[in-house]
This record gives sequence, structure tokens and C-alpha cells, in this order.
Amino acid sequence: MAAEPLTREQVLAAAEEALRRYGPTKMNVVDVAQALGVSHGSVYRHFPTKAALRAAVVRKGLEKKAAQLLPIAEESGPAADRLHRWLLALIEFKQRLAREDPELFGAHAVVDKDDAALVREHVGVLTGQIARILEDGVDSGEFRGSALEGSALAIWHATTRFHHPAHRYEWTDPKIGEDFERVWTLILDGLT
Amino acid sequence: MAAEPLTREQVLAAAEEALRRYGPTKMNVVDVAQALGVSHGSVYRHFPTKAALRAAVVRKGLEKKAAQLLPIAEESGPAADRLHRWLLALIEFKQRLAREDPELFGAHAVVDKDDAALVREHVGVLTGQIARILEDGVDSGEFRGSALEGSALAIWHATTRFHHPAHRYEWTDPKIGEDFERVWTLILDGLT
DNA sequence: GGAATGACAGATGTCAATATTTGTCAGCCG
DNA sequence: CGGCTGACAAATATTGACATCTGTCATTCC
Repeated sequence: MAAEPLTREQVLAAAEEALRRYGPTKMNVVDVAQALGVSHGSVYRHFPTKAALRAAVVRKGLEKKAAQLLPIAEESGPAADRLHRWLLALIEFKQRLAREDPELFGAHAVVDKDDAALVREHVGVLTGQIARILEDGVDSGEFRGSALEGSALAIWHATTRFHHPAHRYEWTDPKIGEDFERVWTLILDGLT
Repeated sequence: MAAEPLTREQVLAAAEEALRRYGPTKMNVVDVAQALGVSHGSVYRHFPTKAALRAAVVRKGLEKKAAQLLPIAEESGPAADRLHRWLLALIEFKQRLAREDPELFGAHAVVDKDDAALVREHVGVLTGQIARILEDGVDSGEFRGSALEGSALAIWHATTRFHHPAHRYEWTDPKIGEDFERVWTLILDGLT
């Protein structure tokens, strides 16, 4: 054919679509290939396994999320307010995905379970952003200056209930926002 | 028969044993009845459904846990230290159960999912104990005195990762203790 | 008459046969 | 050649016939 060769990006996009439509269990690589007008063998030219393909889609989503959050981490202005908004944005992102693309979110949950390296990396990126805000806060005298890296991780874990997929069923509880604000208050008191 | 009639307590004990042995999915009421030398119809004299029986066993376990923790909440002495020990005891209890009686712990997880009322009640009892420690801390001037009830809940939620069944697979991570201590530091800083 | 039984219908679970899907690779095609 | 195909074996999922379990209740027992 004179047509361009299949690219990794195309496969990724088709896989994302399939994942969104059918979810992590029903999505299969023959369908993905079909959507691209290609045999499934070709998909394996770009990704070694189905799990790798799924993980790549999820990784893309995580990177997108980190990119959305980064501006807040890099803003100037009161660190406390930024951290608050950053956490809210994080939670909003996850909870929106869970609500609007439950199948795709299911894929996130699956990868979360069996690709520890990817989640470690992602947690590293996000706690890095938290740490950045904390540093600013310490520099400006807003926060006390103890254990920056450790605090970032502590904040991450203390808010687990609000962003970890395992708790998605609790997110429909109308009190969830209130609960978060309580934890936020606790965290803020710990920082200032 | 001249023998004593079957008691609720006996059924509960047999059910606990069955649950421990076979887990929440394989345990069945015919076996429970058989262990008691009784027909399964008799079990239904004491519990309306299998789910209710399972929930009753779990409730008993939760009450036992709350009872074990209560002394720490009621001690006198430095509140910060007591709260720390209380949380460690809570976590230790859950993690030990998960390790040593995984089937029974599985029953806890199941009930957690579909008996919201029971977990609400249990969370209420435990946050009550936290609140008690907090009050002591405020009275002694150890803690600042803002929003006692709310703080108790906030502490509960901030430590979710360390006591919620959904996270049991993370408990084998050797860093889990370190992670908890980081969150504890954050909480403590927020209180003092 | 209060407690227990056991036969029963409907729900739920099991398991083995069957079908789909994954991942490989020798060969085709432009 | 580089990129793609499609036939294939092995792994995984689905189905449906069958077995077990749940929950009820008319009846029996002491």
C-alpha cells in the first residue's frame, strides 16, 4: 500500500477508544486492529502484550493528569491555597473520570493493581509537584520547614481515600467533599 | 430432646469457625448447622438470612476490636502518645487479622461493602474513642482545641490506607510502617 | 406450644465442553 | 527489505447442563 505505515500513536488512540467503550476486560486486540483496518498481528509490532498496550493507554492518561496539575504547582501565590486547589483538582479529575468514563477508569484500576512500577513512577511525579508547592510555602514562611519530601508523601497517603480507585464507591457519598475538607484542615494545621 | 435449645451464641460461634475455615464465599449454613448437630432450618430461627449471620459474626469481631482499643483511649497520660499507640494498635489489629485469618478478614471486607449501616456505626464508635483522646489532649493543653469531632473523623480518613480492607495488598510493602509514621507526623503537627 | 425438622422451589455456584482471544511466526506484498 | 498478514498453538473466557445452597413452611416432636 501507498498508505502510511501504522503508527504507535494510532494504535494507542484506537486502544483508548476500545477501552472506553468495552472496558478493561472486554476490550480485545482483534477489535482494536479491526478499528484500524489492520490485522491484530500488526498491533503486536508496537506493543509486546495486551497488558502493555493497556498500560500505555493508562500511562498516557496519567501523564495528561500530571500535565493538568503542573500549572497549579508552578503558579506563584499563596502556597496553602495552591495546595488546596491542587488537591481538589486531583480529586476532581479522578472522580470525574470514574463518573464519566467508568470503563476507562476501570482500566486505571486494573493497571494500578498489576503494574506497580508505573504507579510508583506516577506517585513520584505527583508527590514531586506537592513537594514543589511545599518548598514555595516554606520559602515564603507560610509553612514550617520540616521534612519536605516526607510531607509530600504523607499528604499523598493522607488523601488516599479521595483519589485511590479502590474507594471509588465511596465517592458517591454526598459527604465526601465535607470529609475531604476536614482532612485538608488537619493537613493545613500540620503545615502552618 | 431434653437437651438445651440452640442459642444464638452457639450459632454465632459455629458460624465464626466456619467463616474462619472456609471464608465468606464457601461458608454455607448447612455446614454451620451440621457442626451444631442441627438442621439448617434451625439456624434460620436465629438469623433471618445468611448475610445477617455473616454480619453478626463480623460485628462481634468489630466490637472486640473496639473493646481492645478502649483502654488506650481511657488511659491517662500524654494524649499524643496515646493517640499514636491507639492508631498503631488499630492498624496492628487489622493487619494481623488480614495476615493470620485471611478468610475471616475477607468476611470483614464483604460486610464492609454491603452493610453500610454497620460500618457507619463502627466508625462512629472508633472516632468517638479518638475524640476522647483529643479532648484529653485539649484539656491538658497538649493539643489546640479546634473542631474535636471533625478532627477525629479527619484522622480516621487520613489513615484510611493503613486500616481499610481495600488496601490490604499494600500492607505487605515493607515501607508501610514508614509511610504511616510520616502521616502520623503530619497529623501530630496539625494537632499541636 | 415452643423448638426443630426436612421436603421443596428458586437462586446460586460448579465444571467440563466449547468458543474466543492472545501471542508467534513463516511467508507474502509492494 | 520493512511492514503486514493470517494460520496456528496455548491461554482464557463463555456457556449450559448439573449440583448445591438458601430460605420457607407445613408438619412432627417433646
